[in-house]
Parts: sequence; structure tokens; C-alpha cells
Amino acid sequence: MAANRQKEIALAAVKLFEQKGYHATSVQDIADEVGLQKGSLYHYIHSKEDLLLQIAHEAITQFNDNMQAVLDTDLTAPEKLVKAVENHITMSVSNMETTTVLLREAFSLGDTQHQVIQDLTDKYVELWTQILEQGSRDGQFHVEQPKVTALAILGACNWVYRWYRESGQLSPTEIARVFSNLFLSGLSG
Amino acid sequence: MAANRQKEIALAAVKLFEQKGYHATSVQDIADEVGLQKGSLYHYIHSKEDLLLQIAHEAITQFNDNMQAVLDTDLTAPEKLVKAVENHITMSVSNMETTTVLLREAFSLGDTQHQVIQDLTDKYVELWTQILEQGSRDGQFHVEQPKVTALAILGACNWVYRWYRESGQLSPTEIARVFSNLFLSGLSG
Amino acid sequence: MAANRQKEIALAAVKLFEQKGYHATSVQDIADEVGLQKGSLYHYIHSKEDLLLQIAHEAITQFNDNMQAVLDTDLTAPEKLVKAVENHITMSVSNMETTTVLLREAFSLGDTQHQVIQDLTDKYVELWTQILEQGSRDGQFHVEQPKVTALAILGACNWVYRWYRESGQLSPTEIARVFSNLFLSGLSG
Amino acid sequence: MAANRQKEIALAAVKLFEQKGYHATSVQDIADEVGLQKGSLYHYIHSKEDLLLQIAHEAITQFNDNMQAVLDTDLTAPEKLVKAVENHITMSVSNMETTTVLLREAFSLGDTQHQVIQDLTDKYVELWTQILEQGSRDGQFHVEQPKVTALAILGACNWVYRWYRESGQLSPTEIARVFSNLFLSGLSG
DNA sequence: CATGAATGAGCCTTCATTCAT
DNA sequence: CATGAATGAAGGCTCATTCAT
Repeated sequence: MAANRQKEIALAAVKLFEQKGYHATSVQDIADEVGLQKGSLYHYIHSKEDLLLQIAHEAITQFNDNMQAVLDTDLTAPEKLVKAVENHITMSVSNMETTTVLLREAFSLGDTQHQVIQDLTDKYVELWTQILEQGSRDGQFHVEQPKVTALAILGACNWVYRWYRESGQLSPTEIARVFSNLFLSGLSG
Repeated sequence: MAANRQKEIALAAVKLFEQKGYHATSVQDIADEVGLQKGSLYHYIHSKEDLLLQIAHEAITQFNDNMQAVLDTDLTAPEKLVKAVENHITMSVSNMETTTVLLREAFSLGDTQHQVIQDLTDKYVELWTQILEQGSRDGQFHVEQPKVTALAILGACNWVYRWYRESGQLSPTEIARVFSNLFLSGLSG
Repeated sequence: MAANRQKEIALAAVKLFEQKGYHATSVQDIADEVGLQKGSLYHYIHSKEDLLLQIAHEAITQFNDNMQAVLDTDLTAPEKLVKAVENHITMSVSNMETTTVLLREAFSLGDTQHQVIQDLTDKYVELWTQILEQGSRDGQFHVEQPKVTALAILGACNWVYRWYRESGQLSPTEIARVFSNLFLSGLSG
Repeated sequence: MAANRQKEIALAAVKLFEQKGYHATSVQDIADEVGLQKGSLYHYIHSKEDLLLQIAHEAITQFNDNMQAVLDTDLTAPEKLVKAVENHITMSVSNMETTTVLLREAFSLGDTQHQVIQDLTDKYVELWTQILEQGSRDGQFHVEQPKVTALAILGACNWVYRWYRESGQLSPTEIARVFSNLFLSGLSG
């Protein structure tokens, strides 16, 4: 019943938001995609903006949950970092549309709603930072600026949605390994 | 002739596009900002989209030019990388509005116009890649995947506009050094 | 059958029409008020407009019935007038919501339906006029224009719903006496 | 230029609001009436509601101004009352559409905007009350409840828009005289 | 060069009503 | 009797762009 349609609508929205962007996607477009009248959509959504918020919220929450799971293990910091990078890139790529909407379109939210996403994003950065801090405590990482370093690593990972193509030579896992190597050993290593 | 006005309009547009986003900025907003009437703007611009294109074009061109200048030196690859990172971050930060518009709003361009920016962006990636390849050739870098590695580094740098605040603890130069250290020596270094 | 439900719905509608106005009240609002779904309402009503018509019809009918009852007595004209004024004001105030809907919202009816109410309203005016004519015949009133005079008196009474507040100093009965005095003796009296 | 169109639009709106009611009048209707596109109207108005507010505001202001002018004379209270009644009815009738919109549609305004009109209306009642109070002080009126009495008189006058027809037998001035007689001398007088 | 009136397409959203289940 | 999904028309409003003056 409703739940199916709701999912269907969210999927249609993600697809269109990714393809055309949030602003260039009309409610009509979404309705057409699911085979409903424009007005009928409003049985399932509060507003177009709310649809975007839900999509972005679910996406960033999943990133956060996955990251928390990594932190909850008793792996070493380098192991956690490798895992985190792999998780992030794998998730990004296998939910490319959602990730793109999260990273590219969330800014289109109104201030209040955008802040919700921003807060969760800040949390995500914080989790990455914790790995670096653990590594620093354990003497395995030399990090003077864990926060900024985390932002560098996360930035690299978040940029993947901008250039990854399925047709590329490397699999997500391979890309993750290249990234991990870079972060762990550097170019000179 | 009124090259001044044209510049003034572009500056107003950059400011507004950065603050509110391209779609949320109306031509009226821009006109208000420069003290003209909406209609009068069209003596100076072809269209709102064209304005965005020009802004993005100028921005990416400047990044490219700067990068080319680095490549044209006879510094070693590590030295070039350090320079490139510093240039990129310094430029990003000192032209924050423009950089934000380039990186966040260019997608709002129509396909044809977006491709213009995309091509220049691809070129930019290529230039970064060349540094890595030089380092590889010279035996100073261990890079198996120069293109992907370049994308990692560039991604990290391009993400800066998302979190940099003037009120932060580190100056752009210091941030650049943290980044360079990470890329050259890695966390374990 | 569900005459209860029908009454309940009418009461909900009156309340909402009075509070928000007919147009600003949605069928959903009414459904919410009675704890049904929008669609279920239509087992009890023909249309939103019909609901309004019924409310207004019942209201004006009650005014008319009450007035007829006064006319059917063998009171003198002045006595009848006093009684009519008191009845009208008392009824207005004790059914404030209904009266408000009748007097303020009936115009929202379509032409045909509005005419139904208008005819009953004209009848009501006619009944008031009869009192004045009786008084004129009996030599107790000096009225040259019974119809217009009736409209003056009725206007004064119909306006009460606009300003009466329960928190006011005068009771409906007291207000009615002030009104009657004015109509019978005038300011100079 | 603008001023003409603005007036023209206001006139069209008044006409349509009176004929069909505020809610039943669409912006399209108004645009059609003045021969403009729907969107073009917004060069001249802020919103449909604002249009209504302006109309109502101008109407009640004119009533107030006229009343104030009467109060500023040094006529006796009865003379002032006669003048006030005549002014009110004459104005009502000669600006029937505007008066109708003021008295029938102002409730459609949002709370804030409605309050603006309500405040001015309260002021109007106050001015009528002052006449009665003057008459009371001067010993020409016997009024125990000047406020309620004023509301009775004003109610009678405000009701005129509901029944007056140009085709009727009495001119506005004659109607005013019937009303004044009633208020001054009463039916028994 | 500047204006501002006008366009016309499009946008998001609401809503009374119907109907299969 | 009750639901709630679906409709489809309409509504108010915004906006990039054009053009006569």
C-alpha cells in the first residue's frame, strides 16, 4: 500500500534529482515518473522540499551508521581507516544517485532543513576525526591536525561521486585501496 | 565600453549565487545589487545562465592557469605538488565566492554550457595527474594509479570550500601544509 | 439511520465555518473534527455547499418560525416589536455560530442555492414589516415607510453578531431592551 | 502610467469581489478584466489579499474621515446624527461595490490584515458613540447605553448595502431621512 | 544607456469529489 | 459504513526575457 508508493516516489525523486538537479525537477516530472497525477503525489509527501530532506537524511544517516559500526569494532586505527574508506566509497558508488543528491542538492534545502543535514554531516566528520585521534594516541599515526586531516580524507572520498563511472577501469574496492594507500603511506611511501 | 558595469554585475552575481544559490537568485536580485532595473541588466548580459557560465569559466581558467604555471617550472615533483596544493587552497579561500559558485553551481548550467566547464575541469585533473606522473618517472613518488590518485588529492582540495571558515584556527597556508604532508608522507609517515 | 452523525457533521461544519469561514474550511477539516475520513463524509452529505445550505436554511427558518409565532399572538404592535427584537437577539446570541454562518457565509452559495436563502430572508423582512403595518393601522406607530423602517430595525439586529461578546457588560436581554427603546421612543424620547 | 493601471486594477477587483466574492474571484479574473496577463498584475499589486486590504482600507478610511468632519462642526448632536446618517448612507450607496467589499469580504483577510480594518472599524463606532455622548451631555438625547445604541444605529446603516437597489422607490437621501426619524423620534414619535 | 511594463510559461500546492475495496 | 488512493482542475505567484519609449 502506501509504503510501496512512498518508496517508489522517493526512488523516482532521487533519480530525477540526480539527473536534472532538484530545482530543474518539477513535481510534475516526479508524478510522471511514477504514473500519478501531480496532485496525487501529495498523499505521500508533504512537499517537494520534504522529499529532498528525507532522501538526504536517509543517505547521511546511512553513512553515519556505517561509520559508527566501524568505530565500534576493536580494529587498529589504520585498519579502521581502511575499512572506513572502503565503506564510504562502496556505499557512494552503489547508491550513486542518492549520494549525489545528498552531496550536491542538500544546499537547496531551506535554512532550517539544511541545518538538519549539516548537523549530521558534522557528526560524520567527527567520526572520521576519532579514527585519526585513536591512531595518534596509539602512536600509529602522525597527525598534528586530526580535524583538518579528516576533512582532507573525507573530501577526497566525497569527491568520488563527481568522477566515478561504472565504465572506469577500477572497481570501487580498488579505488578505495588506492585512496587508503595514499592516506596511510603518502606518495613518497 | 561599460566594462566596469559588466564586472560589477558579475561580482554581484557571484556574491548572490554564493549566498543563495543560482536558482534562488533572481535577475531582480542582481539588478537590485548593482542598482539597475531588471531590464537594464540585459544591456550587459545575455542571460542569467550566461552570467553563471562566465563566472565559472573565469574561475576554472584561473585554476588551470595557475596550475600550468607550476608545471612550467623546473621544480621537482614533490615541490610542484606542494606548490599546487598551496596555490589551489589559497586561491579557493581568497576567492571563496567564485570557487563556491564554480564547484557548487556549475551543474545548473545547461548541458552544452556545462560541458564547457567540464572540459576545463578535466584539463585541470590532467594537469594534477602530470605532476604525479613526473614524480613517478623521477622515482620520487610511488603511484600506481596517477589519475585516481590525482582525483583523490584534488577532491580533498576541492572540498575545502565546504568547510573553511575565516574564523578557523588554521590559515590557508597552514591548511595547505597539513594537506601536503598527508599526501606526501601519509598518516603513518 | 445515522441521523446522529449527520447532526454531528453539521455542528462541526457550523463551528468551522464560523471560525475560519466557509472557503477557508476544507472538507478535510470537517472530517477531522468528527473523526472521519474525508471520503466517509460523503455518506452523509451531498457536497460541502449543500452543508452550508442546510445550515443557513435551518437558521433562517428558525428565525422565521419564531417571528411567525410572535405575529400569531394578539399582542399590540409595540409589544410584538419588543418581543421580536428580544427573540431575534436572544436567538442570535445563543446560536452565535449558526447565525454568523447564515449572515456572513450564505453569499458563498451558488446562485440557485443562495436564492433559497434569499427568499426566506425576504420573507423574514416581510414579517417584520407586518408588525409595523399593524402598528400603523392601530395608530400606535407613525411609520411612513414600513418596509424601509423594518429594514432599519432588522439591520440593527442583524449587526449584533458582529460585535456581541459574552464578556460584554450587557446581557442579550438588556441589549434587546436598549434596542427596543431606541426603536420605540427614539433618542429624543 | 502606473497610477492609472493601479486604479484600474483596484476598480476591476472591487467590481469582481462585489459580484462574485473575494474567494470566488481569481487573479485570472481580475487580469482578464483589465486586459492583462495574470503575471503582469503583479507589477501593480503585492498579492490578491493586499488588493483586498487596500480596497477595504480606503473604504473604511473614507467613512472615518467623513464622520470626523461631521464631528468637527459645531452642529448640535441631533443635527450631527442626521448628517452622519445621511453621509453614511449616501456614501454606501454611491460606492456600493466598495462598501459591499468592505462589509462583506474583509473577513477573508488574514488575521493581521483583518485587524487593521477592525481597528479602523472600531474607531468608526467610537465616533458615532461620541455624537450620542454629546447629545446626552447637552440633554438632547436620552441614552443610557451610548455604545450599544451607536452599534444599533450603525448596524441599521451598515445593513443598507444588503438590500438597497437603485430601482427602489426611495432615494438614498430619503432613506436617510426615514432612518434619522426612526432614531430621533422612534416609532411612537 | 535605462526604464518598466508586459509577457507567458511554469511552479508548487490545495481541494472537493469519486470510487474500488 | 468506512477507507484512502486517485483525480483533475484550479489557484496564487514567480521569473527570465523582451521591447517600445
